[in-house]
Amino acid sequence: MTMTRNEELVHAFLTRSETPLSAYDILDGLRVDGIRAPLQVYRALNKLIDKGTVHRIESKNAFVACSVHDCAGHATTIFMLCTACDAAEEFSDTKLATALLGFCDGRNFDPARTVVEITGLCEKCQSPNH
Amino acid sequence: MTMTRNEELVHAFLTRSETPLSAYDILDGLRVDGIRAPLQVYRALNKLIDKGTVHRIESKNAFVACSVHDCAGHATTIFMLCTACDAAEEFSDTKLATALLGFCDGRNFDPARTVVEITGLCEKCQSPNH
DNA sequence: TTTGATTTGTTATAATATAACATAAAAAAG
DNA sequence: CTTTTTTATGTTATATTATAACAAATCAAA
Repeated sequence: MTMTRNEELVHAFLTRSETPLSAYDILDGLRVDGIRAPLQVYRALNKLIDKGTVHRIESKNAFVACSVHDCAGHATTIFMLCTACDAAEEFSDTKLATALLGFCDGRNFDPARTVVEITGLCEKCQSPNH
Repeated sequence: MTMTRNEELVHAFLTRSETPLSAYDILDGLRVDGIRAPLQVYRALNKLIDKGTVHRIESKNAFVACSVHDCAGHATTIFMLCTACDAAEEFSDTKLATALLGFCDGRNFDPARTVVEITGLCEKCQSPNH
């Protein structure tokens, strides 16, 4: 999928980041590359989200580059968000996706988008040392 | 659970509403009752969320009164959000909660809070008439 | 009945996101 | 080609969502 210059910049910046970033984090980081206004960032983000190469973390108003191959094909993306190290790990679980679909089916709900965000402590941050 | 005056006002206003409301919707609706500043609303909302009688819809930055009895006891609340009528229906599904727990367990993630928000079309709004 | 904690009110400001409009670049049609 | 249309960009202004900081009032309990 072809990207415009601003999309490239935003996507690359997110890919470099260890943690989800706010739109304004991205703006600040890309000023050196000539990005000057929030809209430049938000426009790129929205395009990238449409393409499925960036995800929005709803419970943080933040954004991450997609780390799952061919993520757009899967209906449901799951995030585990660590409150200690701020890491966001992305998963694409077929079983869970199926369970969610069945849940909707049983209630005659026609799902378009499903957000699953689990906040807690990642494996690393559970151990007291380090 | 005892509520302060502002908490009562905010909770009652949310309970009356058919749809999720933003903090500023609530503020506007309660000016007649003497609520004047965003903080009065946000403070009440945060307390009510802690008590489990109000939920935040993360994908909408909006709030709803809890409609599930003894919701605080259940780990996971699921929302179905209709894009047509804006309704938010709340569910508490043990199977899905267990599946999510298992998912965390398998990945050594210690979950504190889980957000499940399914956006789409509710039963009513799928039929072309009405 | 005063100490300490919680709640409230208020002003100001921070953080997140979009509207509206002008311009430019790219792609498609003729 | 070159005109037309679409898509992308830049810019200013503004809307929306949320919290900081501080003063005053109320409530609980010691």
